[in-house]
This record gives sequence, structure tokens and C-alpha cells, in this order.
Amino acid sequence: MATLSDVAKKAVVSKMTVSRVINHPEQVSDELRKLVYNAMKELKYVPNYAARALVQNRTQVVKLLILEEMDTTEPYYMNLLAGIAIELDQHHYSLQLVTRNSHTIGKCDGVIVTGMRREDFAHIIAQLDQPVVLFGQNEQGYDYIDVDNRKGMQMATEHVLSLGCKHILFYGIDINEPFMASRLEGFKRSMEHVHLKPQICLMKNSSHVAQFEAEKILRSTERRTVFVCASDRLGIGVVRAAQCLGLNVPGDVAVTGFDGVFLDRISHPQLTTIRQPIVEMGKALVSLLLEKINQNGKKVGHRIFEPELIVRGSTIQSVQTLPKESKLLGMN
Amino acid sequence: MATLSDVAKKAVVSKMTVSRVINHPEQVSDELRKLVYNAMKELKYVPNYAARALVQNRTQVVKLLILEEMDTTEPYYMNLLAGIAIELDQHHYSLQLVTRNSHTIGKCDGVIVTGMRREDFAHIIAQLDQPVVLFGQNEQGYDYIDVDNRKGMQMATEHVLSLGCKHILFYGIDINEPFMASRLEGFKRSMEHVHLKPQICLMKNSSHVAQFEAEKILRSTERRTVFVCASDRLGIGVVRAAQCLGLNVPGDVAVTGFDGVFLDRISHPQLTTIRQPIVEMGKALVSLLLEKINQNGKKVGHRIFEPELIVRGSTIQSVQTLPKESKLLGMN
DNA sequence: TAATCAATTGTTACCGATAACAGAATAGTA
DNA sequence: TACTATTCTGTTATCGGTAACAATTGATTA
Repeated sequence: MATLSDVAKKAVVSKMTVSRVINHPEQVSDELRKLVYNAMKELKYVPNYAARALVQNRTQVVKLLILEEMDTTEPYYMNLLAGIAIELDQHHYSLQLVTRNSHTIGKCDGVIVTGMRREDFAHIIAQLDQPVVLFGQNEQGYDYIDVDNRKGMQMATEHVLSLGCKHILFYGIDINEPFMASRLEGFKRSMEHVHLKPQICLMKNSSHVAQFEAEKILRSTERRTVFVCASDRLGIGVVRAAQCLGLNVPGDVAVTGFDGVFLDRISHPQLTTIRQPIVEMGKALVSLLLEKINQNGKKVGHRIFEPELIVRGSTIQSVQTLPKESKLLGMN
Repeated sequence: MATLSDVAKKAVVSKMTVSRVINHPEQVSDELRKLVYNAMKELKYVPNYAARALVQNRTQVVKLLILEEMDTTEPYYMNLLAGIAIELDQHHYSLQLVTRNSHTIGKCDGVIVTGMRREDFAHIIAQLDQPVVLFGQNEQGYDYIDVDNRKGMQMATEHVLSLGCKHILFYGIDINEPFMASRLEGFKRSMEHVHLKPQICLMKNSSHVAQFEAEKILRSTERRTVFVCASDRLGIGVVRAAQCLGLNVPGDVAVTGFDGVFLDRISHPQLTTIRQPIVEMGKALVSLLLEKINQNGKKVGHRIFEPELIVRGSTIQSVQTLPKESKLLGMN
């Protein structure tokens, strides 16, 4: 309710001084600054974002440009969305979801892009004239947020190696994108480190395909087999394959996934997986973008998140399998 | 880029006339109205929402007050969130997620409430001084959006009856809330209609609990048993119970769920379920709230959505079980 | 015919903030 | 001492809209 003018009156200074205390505090003397701070506190001053947006020619809108088909039921995206929404809200920005077709509609202060493929850089991303931050590493020099995919996959591989497994297969996704290359590289490094030959199989990211592929393999071998998968979706398919053939998980077949967003806990037994802190990454996307907006689009670099190994029943028998409920954090 | 003044100049009228054409077109003569429309089209005029918010003393913020623990991995909520976000965006509103603890922080133009329990009405909802719309039917006279729970459960029950099943159990959630009462009533009605005695079991909404309960039942009977469940989560547990006991689904045991948001498709075989159009309901919540805001909080009533029966492998053998990908709609 | 009225359009002030400029006070320098 | 810099604070104009009021016009009525 209280405005700049109210605060100014209370502190017996001009509006401009109050505005300076907020935006350029170093330009105001200690004495007045304290007076103003006290007045703001007493009046519970909250700035009017519409007024600020108006005078600064801002829209207070950030677009989330989703370049791949997004299934609303895909928990991965929904978590990202939650993180972005929470953080944007803190700064009184609103979120506009746009796609390949709709992304030119309406004005905004900045854009977050996700699901981009190689060919999108020239056609779409380079054409944007607002500050941009990408979700996912890229070789084109754009600022981005990502998880350390290579490290994550090394953690998974080293985990199964530490269990004494020898017959290890990598199930990856057959697309030529950096995230997949990093995961594959992580697997290869860890295998080469112990002088094992990496065996790799790439396929569509579908539990059904993974199930089909895994059944073929499992029918033709007697040995204990480990599947290191590049997604939880593939992991779930492998678990089903084992169960259909009457094999024990994790006794006869061990499986690891990647992502750690919902799917891992749906599987029975639950999947050992590499968790990405998606909600946090969503928030970081916003922080990075807002920083960039405030610096007129200057380069702000990137931020890589640490993945986390979560060990569950698909690799170790005794592990507790009741889901640890993870609540929506950072909402107050 | 073009402003009201630009349009006014082009049409050779005053700013006020342009503003009227937008907000009160009936007050402007046909002739000028056409002139203004043309000018707007030529200049591709888009109103500045910050300026409007400023002069109308609006925040352009809507709060989503979530009164139950919300797991970010819960697809149900995420879909609701997506629907709300998409629709709010269309009207240049921003979304603020708040909880029991944080809901008083910051101003807003209206509130959407979800996950409320009986005791919340007096303590929290009645205290809000902005327009409010609830997600879920209620007996306190608040405007709301919901799905027809009774009808949905009747559809599920009649489906299994039509398959010739006789031994039918209802697995519900043990909370005393209207949505649960409606689902239970739907089951009872359909059973009484064919003169079968309804058998009801209430429990925590957990797949593990459902699995445990169902195993007990299944061990003690030889007959083909049908479980009509009040949630997909319970349904998944029942399917697992059957599989653990080596029983065939849907041959020995048939199962139906409720919600139709992701979980139904994760199960193997996939669950026959009652789909709620969650994304659409999220959009409707926003439409209803904005209508209410524009009418100074006047009562706007409620809207009930039709549920949809989706038949899958958990009740019928031959049904195709590959997931039909449902894309995020309304993003054109 | 003059007064009244309704319909339409324009003028002015203001919403709450900030940038640009102007002015005052203090410090430093010739 | 007088003059220039520097630091700090205030004044004015403005962002893009809308409400309230004023003005103009032609029609209606006493």
C-alpha cells in the first residue's frame, strides 16, 4: 500500500532519494540511507513493479521456448517448469510458454530455451534479439545451465563396478547431442580406467524399445548382466525385460538409470539412478537470465550442477525401497 | 512498440478515444471506431500491460495457494500448474506459488486454492480478501472447478460390470472430503443398480498400502476379482499385488484407476482409468478467477468437467498398450 | 425560441516509479 | 580568498495508460 512518496515523507527526503536508496544506495549518504531504510521498514514498503516496468520499458515477461515436443505428463519438464516459475515469481516476472511456432508473438525481456537441437541454433536461437539462456550445454557459446553429464555417468558406472560386476552394457539414446555424448564419454572413461571394453547400444528413448532390446540380450546369456542406462525410461524397460524372463533384479540383472525424476521411483524395484537437481536448475536458469537482462545482454557464462548417485533396489538387494517424498522446496 | 498516442495520431483522434475503443467500444461512434481499428492494425498495436496495471491499481499477479504437501514429482499437480500458467500468460498475469506459511506475503489480484481440507475454510480461505476460486467442489459456497467425480466412478464401475464381473471391490482413500464421497457414491449407485452389494475398503493413498491390502484379499479367494480404485496410485499397487502372486492381469484380476495422469501409463499392463482433463481444468480456474476479478469479486458460480473412461490392458486383454502421447495443448 | 438532454469527443490530472538535469554544500586548489 | 571539483540531494519530465470532468453537437421539449 505504501508508495515511494509515503516513504519519502516519513523520512523527510525527496522521492528521488528513496529511489536511490533502492537502486543506487552508494550514491546516498549513510545518514539518509538509514533514515530511509527505517521508514521503508515501518511502512512495510513494497515497490510497485508495474510502475518500474513502465518507466524502464520492461515487460516483466520471460519466455520459455520449448523446442521439442513436450508431453505434459513428462515429470522432467514439469519440474523444470516449477523451478523456473518459483524463481521468476520472486522477481515479479511472469512466464510465457512458447514453441517453435508461437515464439515471436508478444514482447519479453528475455528467453530461456530448452530442447534445442543442432539445427535450431542458426534458424531460431541466433534470431532472437533478447537476452537468452539455454538449458543444456552447447558448443555455440551461449550462456547455459546444465548438469555434469559425464561425471554423472562415471558415478553410475563406478557404482556398478564397485559391486564387482564385469558384464556391463551401456544403453543410450541415439541422438547426436552434447548431453548424450557426455554421458557416453563418462561411461567409456570409467570402463577404460579398469581396462574393460565398453559395450554400447543406442536406441530410441522408450521403455518399450529398451525392454525389447534387453530381452534379446538376456535370452542369449547366462552371466549376471548390468545395464547402465542413459535415462530412467530406458532403465524401467530393462527392469521389465528381466522380470518378464523370470530373472531376479538385482540378483541376475542390475540396472541404473539417469535423471532421478519420478520414473526411478515408479519402477519396482526402484531404480538406482543419477539424480539431476532439476528444480534447482530451473531456478538457476532464471537467475542467470535476470543477471543478463540487468547487464544489457552481456555474457554471463554458464553453471554446471553436480549430479547425485542414488542407490536403490535395482542394483543392491537390501536397499530401502519406500520412496523418500521430496517436497517442493523454496516456496516461501 | 506502438503506443496509444501513436494510434491516436494515425487515426487523428485523441488518446482517450482509442482507449475507449479498447475498453468501452459502445461509447464510440461507428466511424471513429473503424478508423481506430484500422490504425491499430496498421501499427500492430499491443497494449502496455504495465501501464494499465499501474493506473488500475492491479498487480497482475495471481497466487496459487497449495494447502497440501505438494511433491514436485506428482504429475497431477504439474499438469494443473501447466494449465494455470498457460492461461494466466494469455492475460499477462504472473503466477505466484504460495503455501500455508507464505500466502500472506505480497499483493495479488486473486487467489486459486487447491488441496484444501474442511478445517481450512474458516482459518484460511475465509480470511482472504481478494477474489478466490477453488480447485475442487465444496459445500461452503465458494466458486470452484471440478470434475464430475460421481459420474466418473459410475463409468468405471459400469465398465467392469459390462465385462461380466461380479466380485467387485472398491479401494478408496480414507479422507472425509467431498471428492472422495462423490467417488464412493458413484460406485455405490452403480452397484445398487444391478443389485450387487458394494464392498468398500478405505486406505492411505499409497501404492504400497494398496499392494499390501490387495495381496491379503487375493490370497484368500479363487474367484476372478475386480478392484475399482479411487486413484491410479492405488490401482498400480493392486496390479503389482496380482503380479507378485503370479496372477494374470486382466485375466484373474482386473483393475481400474482414477485420474489418468501419467501413473496409469506407467503401470504394466497399463491401467484402465477415468481421465480428468487437468490441464483444461487449470485453464478454467484462471478464466473463472479473471472473470471474478473483473466483476469486483461477484459470485461467478462453478464449472464441472466431464470425466473420460480410458480402457486399457488392466481390464481388457486385447487393448493396445502403447502410450498415446498427449502433447501440451493450447500452446499453438 | 430558448432550455434541456443525450451522445460523442477532448482535456486534464494522475497512477508510482526513474532518468536527466539542476542546485547546494563541502572539500580541494591556486 | 576566490574558484573549481566533488559529493550529495532535489526538481522536473516522462513512461503508457484510464477516470473524471468539460466541451461540443444535434435532437427534443416546453
